[in-house]
Amino acid sequence: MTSKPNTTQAALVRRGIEQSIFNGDLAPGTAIEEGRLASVYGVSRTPVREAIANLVQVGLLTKLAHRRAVVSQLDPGNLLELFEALAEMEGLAAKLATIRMSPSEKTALLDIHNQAADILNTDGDINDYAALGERFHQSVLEGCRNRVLIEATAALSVRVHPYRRYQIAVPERLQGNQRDHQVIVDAITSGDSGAAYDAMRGHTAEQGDALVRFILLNKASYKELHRSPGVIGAAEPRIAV
Amino acid sequence: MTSKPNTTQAALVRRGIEQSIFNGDLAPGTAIEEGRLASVYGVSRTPVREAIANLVQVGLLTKLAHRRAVVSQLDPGNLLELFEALAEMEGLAAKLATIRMSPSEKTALLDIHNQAADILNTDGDINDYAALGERFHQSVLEGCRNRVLIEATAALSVRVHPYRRYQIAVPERLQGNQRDHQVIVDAITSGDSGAAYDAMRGHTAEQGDALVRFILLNKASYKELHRSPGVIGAAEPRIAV
DNA sequence: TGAAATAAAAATGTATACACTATGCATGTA
DNA sequence: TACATGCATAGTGTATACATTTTTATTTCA
Repeated sequence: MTSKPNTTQAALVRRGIEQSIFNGDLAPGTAIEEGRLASVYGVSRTPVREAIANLVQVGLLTKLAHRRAVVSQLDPGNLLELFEALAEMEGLAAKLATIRMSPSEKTALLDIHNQAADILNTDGDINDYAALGERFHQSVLEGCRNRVLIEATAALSVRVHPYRRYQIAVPERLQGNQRDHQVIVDAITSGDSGAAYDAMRGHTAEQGDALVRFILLNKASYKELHRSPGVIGAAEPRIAV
Repeated sequence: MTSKPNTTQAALVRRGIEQSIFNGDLAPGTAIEEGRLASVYGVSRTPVREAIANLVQVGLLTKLAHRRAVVSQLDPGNLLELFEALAEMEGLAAKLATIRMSPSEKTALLDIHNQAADILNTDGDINDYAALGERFHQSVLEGCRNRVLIEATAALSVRVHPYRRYQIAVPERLQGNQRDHQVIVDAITSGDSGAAYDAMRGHTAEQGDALVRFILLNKASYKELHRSPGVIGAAEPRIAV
């Protein structure tokens, strides 16, 4: 049962688990059991174990010896640390990108930004807007031309993904987001690397603050949220289905 | 055959390989073979594979599907990128540490620095000096009080370890190193976070430049170096013993 | 002679079987 | 009733066997 050549079952399983975590099927705090996943993916435990080991290293899973792996659960403190580091690194990337991006790359970035603005002005699909937001950040990041930095930053970014769905998409937040991006684009295109750093750093840090604020405020109804279908999260580890 | 409780064979093997890479027994470019390592460590291939998978994620090993793992070999370009990222992150850590370290932590840092100075002034053991240098950087890093940043930075730091042995320990370099540390300590103790950032960033970046310069200059005698016992490196992948 | 094709060998990827550890429950005791 | 102890069960860690792929060596043909 080999789909793509030069690919391994372990890699497929890994991507599968990753996806399940991102889309909420595997909520933070959920314990995953090798044998179960093995039968789900129709493979033996071996590739599953390898996939799990990978995701543990990435930080998406947490595991102790002889105990089941658990989808990493970040408390507000951890989240703040994560966003602090992420904000700094994205800020740094923006600073470098301002100097290193080619003119055509900068216009491409501007194009993404304008497309996002259109969606916002015409009340388009929120998901499309979110996707463009991802591309925006990714473009700036890659603009720094430092693969080590790119990968290190992406590694951190992945760890906040399971919590993105907690972010509320109210119009005012979207408008604020768009304004932030505007400042960033302006700084990058005008070649002001210091301003690009400040803007990007502040932007990501603010995103983190908002997320943590939201989680803290809704702490009361936290457990309720988890019960609702399609919404992730679990206070106590429970077995994955 | 269990040595320490709550520990796994895979973890032991992993540390063993790591150590072999650091001390030069496994040079960059060396291909490692699972079966061989298994017999060396007296275990089966399974824990060896797990250890390898870990080290691949860390970046110490490089591996393609169905092909043997190879000790990561960084060309000068990669090394420069690595040091650029590392310099920025250590600089950031120094900036934060300036604000967040407790007075006692700062005096502890100063103490490490002074011990190093003593060794230098009394022509003490170079290895002791190097160890103190490690502790110096580690102390500053931990001073930032952000575990995410600490771990991300340490992860990068680990990847340059296999190349540290290329660094020449001439008196002038050591003196320069000590002067850099002096500036960093001064900035941190005086509470000038900006200066701490600049000093630490410049220091690490300079270390990287020196290393790359050395490698480029000795490129001619590169292959010769590899043959000498105790010195690492291999132009073409060769099987590990 | 050299290069492409092919067959043999070796190494990795996966499955399965077994061993060890941890957790929960039941039983017995103070 | 509360607590400790032992047993049963579930799940991870490791070993081994098999399948697939890569690599190496060999052979053949231009």
